[in-house]
Order: sequence, then structure tokens, then C-alpha cells
Amino acid sequence: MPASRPYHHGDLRAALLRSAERTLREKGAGALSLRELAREAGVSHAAPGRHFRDKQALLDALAMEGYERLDRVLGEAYGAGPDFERRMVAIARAYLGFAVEHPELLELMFTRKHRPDSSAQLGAAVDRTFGALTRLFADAQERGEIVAGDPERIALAAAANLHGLAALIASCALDAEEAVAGLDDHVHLLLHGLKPRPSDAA
Amino acid sequence: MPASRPYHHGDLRAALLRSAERTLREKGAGALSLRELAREAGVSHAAPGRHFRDKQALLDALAMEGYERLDRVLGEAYGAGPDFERRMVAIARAYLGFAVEHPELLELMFTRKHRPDSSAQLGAAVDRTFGALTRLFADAQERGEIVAGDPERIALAAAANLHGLAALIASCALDAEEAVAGLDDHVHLLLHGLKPRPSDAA
DNA sequence: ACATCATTGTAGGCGCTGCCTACATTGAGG
DNA sequence: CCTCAATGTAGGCAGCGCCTACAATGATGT
Repeated sequence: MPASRPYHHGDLRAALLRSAERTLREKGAGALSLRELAREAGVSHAAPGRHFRDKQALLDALAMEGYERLDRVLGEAYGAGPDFERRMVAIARAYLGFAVEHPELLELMFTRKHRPDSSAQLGAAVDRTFGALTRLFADAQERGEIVAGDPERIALAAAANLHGLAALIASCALDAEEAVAGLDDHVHLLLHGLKPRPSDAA
Repeated sequence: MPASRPYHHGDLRAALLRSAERTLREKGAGALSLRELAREAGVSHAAPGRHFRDKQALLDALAMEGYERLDRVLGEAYGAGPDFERRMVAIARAYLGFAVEHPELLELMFTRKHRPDSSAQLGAAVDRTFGALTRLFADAQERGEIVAGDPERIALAAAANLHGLAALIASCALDAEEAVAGLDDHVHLLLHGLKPRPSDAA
């Protein structure tokens, strides 16, 4: 007998999350099993139940970590670039980079939830991420870098654009490298619109 | 004994798909069980196996139906409106309408697949939907209604925008009514860009 | 008309899962 | 040092997907 683990694991919750994250990345959310996680952590099959009410609670915790990470990488991009377009490219690159590195996690973060209580927390996380973006646009508006109008609506237009691209990448409907390579042009279209601009000779 | 069902169901495959669609809408993809579907159809628990190799095959079939429906509603919108912006609004309304009416199905259609064979069929379906949109933009380009450039890239910009909005609605991250109400403005931003246009006094 | 045979449904079993309950061990606080 | 909440264990339950062997059916060729 190993006598290694002193009955109490020490930090089972964190160990389960790390293990779950690895499984999520390598085999997808569907292949995630609480019993398997327990086995990997070397505890009994019921032990995870002490830290997560049920499987969905563990997935929700993973999703919350995802939002924190996404906020972090986006936050770093917010300060980038001399002008607005460069900053927007940096933000787009950050979001798409997240989608490329953690496609399964992104999918998990934006999977429809049906439970009211978990939806509340995750909804708040979405609002945080989106709120930061909205403030960025409101600031840019004050500097005259973007059009007037409800900043929340403008932020939504930008967010939908980026999220759409990221979601298409995560779902393998779009080749990641191709999307990243064309990111500059993509952001240009977002900022300048699809209609011809007479002044766009530059 | 009922003597009702003559051993052979008649059209079990279709019955399973209809039943599955209902379950998907009412209880979500996670609650979908082949055995439960068999029970609803009044057949043995192994009968579905004759029509769908496994559970994923049934989900793939549902997703394929989803693409067909989406193509249909988008196709109807392609002919709408006198000018390009109206047509674009009609398309956006169609896509968002689909997302509002069948959020779980949309999620299923864009769920990451790991199996090569099913990915092929579904990938082709995505290409069809996207291809139609690309042709529409190529035509609009010839009429000078939108900017020059690779039509595929321009179509991607528009598709990402719409898909992002639809995905946010489907995942409950965005209120559906709010999004639909602001659709005109949203499309306007897509066409005219986020940067100020001197000529946009109109 | 009838034998043939692929198609479609049945019956039962296997290992796995999530979740439940009762019990054991531990470490911290009164 | 005793108590007790927190944490891990052991076992059980029903449900699941998938598998195999078997039965009923209806189309096909002669």
C-alpha cells in the first residue's frame, strides 16, 4: 500500500478541475466523467460529489475559469496600439487566439444552460466581459474614433463579429489559420463597413 | 395486446427524428436518449440501432435537417428588398429568427465534431450555406453595392457578424427580443462600419 | 406460388455513468 | 481532550449506449 495519500487529498477540488480541463481539451466535453476524474485523482468515485454538487456544477466552474482567462487576455489587448484600429486588431487577435487554444472551453462557456442558478453566475461573467468592451467603445467614442450612438449597441456589433468568428473556429466550421491570417482585413471591414466609402482611397 | 403495430413500424427513422427534435427543443440535447426515443416510438430499445449507427449519427442527421431548414429560410430572404441594405436586414432577420425558434438545433449544428466521416457531411452543409451567401455578395459587388475585395472574405465578415449574434441568442448570453428589435441598426453598423463617415449625414 | 434472403424489430446482457445513502477518517475549535 | 463539520469511502440503484443472437417481415427471382 502506498500510504502516500493521507486520506484527505489536500486540494481535490483544484485537482479535479485541472484534470477535467485536460480531458476537455484532449477528448471533448462529452467524454468527461466524474468517476474517471476521481480515478485520475486517486480518490473514490463519490469524492468529487463533496466539491461539486453534480457534473454540471463542475462544468460551470470550468466555464467560469474560462471567462476569467478570456477577460485577462482581452484586458491585455485593451491597452495595445496607438490608434483604435490597431487596438481592435489586438483584441480580435486575443479573442481568436483564445478560441484556437481552447476551442472546447469556449464551446463550454457558451453552451446553453437550463439551470437558473448556474445561469446567474455565468450570465454575470458574460456581462463583465461585455461590459469591459462597452467601456472601451464609450471611451473611443469620446475621442471621436468611432461613430456616435448607444455604446452598448456598438459594442454588441463588434462583440458579435468577433464571437461569430471565434465560434466558427471553435466549431471547426472555419479554418483557424486562414481566419487569423485575414484578421487585419476582417477588422478593417468591421470598422469601415461593407458599403463603398468614397473617402477610402487611402 | 394492442395488435396495433404490425411488427414493422413503417417509418421508424422519421418517427425517431421527429421525436428527437421535440426532445431537443423541450429538454435539450443532453437529455436525449436513444432508449427513451425507442419507448416513445413504441419499439424495443435496440430498434433505433437499425437506422442510426450510434447516438451521434442521429444527432448528425438532426443537424443536417437544421442546415436544410436554415438554407431554406435564408434562400427566401435572398430575394427580398429593393436595395442591398434591406436584403441584408431580411437575411439577418431570417438567421436570427432561426436562432430564436430553434436555439438548441443551432447549437447542435455548430457543435464541434471529432469524427471524420460525419464532419465531412456537415462540413459540406456549412460550405453550401456559406457559398450561397458568398454568391450573393459577389453579385452585389458587381452592382457596386458593396466594397471591392475577395467576396469570400466579405461574406465571412457578414456571416461571422450574423452567426455571432445568433450564437449569443442561442446560448442565452443575449436577450433575443432586444437583439431582434435592434436589428436594423445592427445591419446599418455592419454596412457602414464603426468608424465615423463624413458622408453619413443622411 | 413459393423459397430465399436482406431488412427491420426483439430480447437480453455488459460495462459504464451520475447520483444517493450510510459510514469512516480527519483536522480544527471550544 | 472532546466535539463536530468537512472530506473521503463503500456499496447500491436505475439509466444509458452498444453488442450479439434470434424472430418476424416483405420484396425478389424463378
